[in-house]
Amino acid sequence: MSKPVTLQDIANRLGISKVSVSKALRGQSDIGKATTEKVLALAHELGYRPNILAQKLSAKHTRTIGLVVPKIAHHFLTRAIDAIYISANEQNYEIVMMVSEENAELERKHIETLLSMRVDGLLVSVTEKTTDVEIFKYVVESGTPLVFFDRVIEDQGFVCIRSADEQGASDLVEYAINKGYTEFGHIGGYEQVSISQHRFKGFMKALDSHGLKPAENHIVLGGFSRSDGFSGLDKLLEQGPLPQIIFAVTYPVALGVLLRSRELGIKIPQDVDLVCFGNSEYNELITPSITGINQPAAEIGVLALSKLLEQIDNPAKLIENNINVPVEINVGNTCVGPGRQA
Amino acid sequence: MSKPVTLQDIANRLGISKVSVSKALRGQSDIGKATTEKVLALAHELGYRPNILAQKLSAKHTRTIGLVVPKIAHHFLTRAIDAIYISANEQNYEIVMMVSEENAELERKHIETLLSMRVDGLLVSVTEKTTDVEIFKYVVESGTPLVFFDRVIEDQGFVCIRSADEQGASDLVEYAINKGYTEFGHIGGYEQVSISQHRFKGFMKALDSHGLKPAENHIVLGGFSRSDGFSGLDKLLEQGPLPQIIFAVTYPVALGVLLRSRELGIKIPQDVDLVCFGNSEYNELITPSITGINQPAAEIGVLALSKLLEQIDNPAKLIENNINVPVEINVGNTCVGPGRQA
DNA sequence: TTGAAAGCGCTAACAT
DNA sequence: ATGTTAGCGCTTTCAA
Repeated sequence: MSKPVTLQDIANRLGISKVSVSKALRGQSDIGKATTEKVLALAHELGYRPNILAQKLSAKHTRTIGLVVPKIAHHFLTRAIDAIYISANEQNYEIVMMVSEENAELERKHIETLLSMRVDGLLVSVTEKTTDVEIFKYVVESGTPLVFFDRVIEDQGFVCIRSADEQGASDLVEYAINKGYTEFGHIGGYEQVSISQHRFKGFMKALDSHGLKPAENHIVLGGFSRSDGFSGLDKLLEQGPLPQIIFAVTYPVALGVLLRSRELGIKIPQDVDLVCFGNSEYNELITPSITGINQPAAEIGVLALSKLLEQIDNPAKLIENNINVPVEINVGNTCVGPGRQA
Repeated sequence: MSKPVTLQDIANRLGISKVSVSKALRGQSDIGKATTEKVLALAHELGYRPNILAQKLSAKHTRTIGLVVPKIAHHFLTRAIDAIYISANEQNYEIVMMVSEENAELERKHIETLLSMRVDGLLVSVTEKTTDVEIFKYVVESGTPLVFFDRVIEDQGFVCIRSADEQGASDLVEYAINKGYTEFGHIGGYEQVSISQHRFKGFMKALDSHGLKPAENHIVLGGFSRSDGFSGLDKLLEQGPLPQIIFAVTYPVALGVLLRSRELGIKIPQDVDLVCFGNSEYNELITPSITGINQPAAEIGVLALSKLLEQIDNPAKLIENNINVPVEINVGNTCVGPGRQA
């Protein structure tokens, strides 16, 4: 309604200069006590509220971090975002989040907007489709600190924080091998996404170290969502008898497998067993609960932020490029051994 | 690293004024074609990026909406937020979200910060503990449009968008009555929160219209989370024999009941049955899946935003104060009738 | 202790 | 078609 009160308004009323008002409001020492008090009182009375845009414009930094994520309604991201917000708040940083909707073009646009907002740094989890690295190179070259988390861009010199996908997958498969399984299948994600690659690598590594090898027709690819698990199981069935146990690239994919198996009357864990990378807060309520991997979402989010702030505070300092946060197995009621009884 | 390029930089290089550059960049008609092209080319070459802070400072509005939510990792909010972001993006509005962490003091602080950022409007879902309405009154008085969604503040003249809690609860209980249940229990949420009140009211209304009445020892209160369902069931058990069916105020509360009942060897739906307000994407995977209410989170979020934008575009126009978005029953494997077989 | 001047980067209004 | 002036609201610098 009415225009916001400005420093000048207060200054006029008090018959002093706006500079003095500014100083008083910020509690600077080079201003009289009496003046300070008058200013404070009037500012309160008038409901003065500093214009943050103006403050930021005249400051060198904005104490704002840009956050770009592919979506929000996603078990991992949701928790990571929550933790990032809380941690940023504690450190007096503002977060401006933008959602790329798994759209690389929009992602690029958002990043440009955030640069235009003069954010002090950028936290990014890329879309499933991001292949063009140019904008990110540009960000770094132009001097804006950048940290990727979860969905990262590897081997290009960026700072990347993520779960230890390879180790986790390997541990999980190792766990299954120790339960006695020998015939493994895999429903993988998008081939070009690093997550898919690492999890597959861990899968193969564990098998290899035990002299095992998956049959070719037991490896299928897809995406990361429930429907991909659904169709993944169908593909496996088309290609012949099922393996003893399926390693799904994500938790939603495992759920898809579970749902489809129910429809088809295939029993888990009796007819085929299942493990996956990931978990959910509902897992213990699901029958059978799925044996999988807990990803420390909050930890990864907070770590990414802290690495970013480190870079902001000390641009010269070199930061370790790749941090893989260890994950752990969450034992459920799948992967119970080939002598099947749940 | 290097300072960002400004209009003045481009102007200097071209030997023209920065105003001309500004005009050219924005494609205004009162500028020469040749000049425009030169400017565009150089801007591109230098990687010019407008300073949004400066743009907003000199503009009357910021095309920014402040969004305040109690948390992000929450089934309903997560989906609402996602939808709000997408819709805002389509309409060329920026969202600045802040998380109050269910802390009324922090909520207040965030709102003040957003006002300081000169957001064009505010979208708020309040904390469980918000009782002081003063800041919101102030927001409205100072002329910033404000819309509450989901967790709203009622009967104080604010614009509120939410699920039709009373209708939904009533429909659900009606549904249960038609299945043959007569002894109802309720595990409610925080008494002072409007959601709790409405759902309880709907519960009572449906019973009343059938001449039914819950026993006093079948009504217990708590909060909105899984642990509250857990302790809610314990309280009911302490107070005597269970009712035939429990109406839980939220989905997480129902899950708590489910988990606790498993621990205690109480069978659902055989020993006691269960319905709740809410649902989750995992419900069909849970055994038994819970009969509950689907809340149109995305719809509510988008509607709240659109009502806010309406107010922004036309401050004079009066907006309907309370919108209760209809909800519908999601049939699961609880509430199967007192002749129990799942 | 105070304030005038200049500047942050941009846009609107008004000449020329 | 182009430029000058002024102003958005604040902070920094420097002089008084």
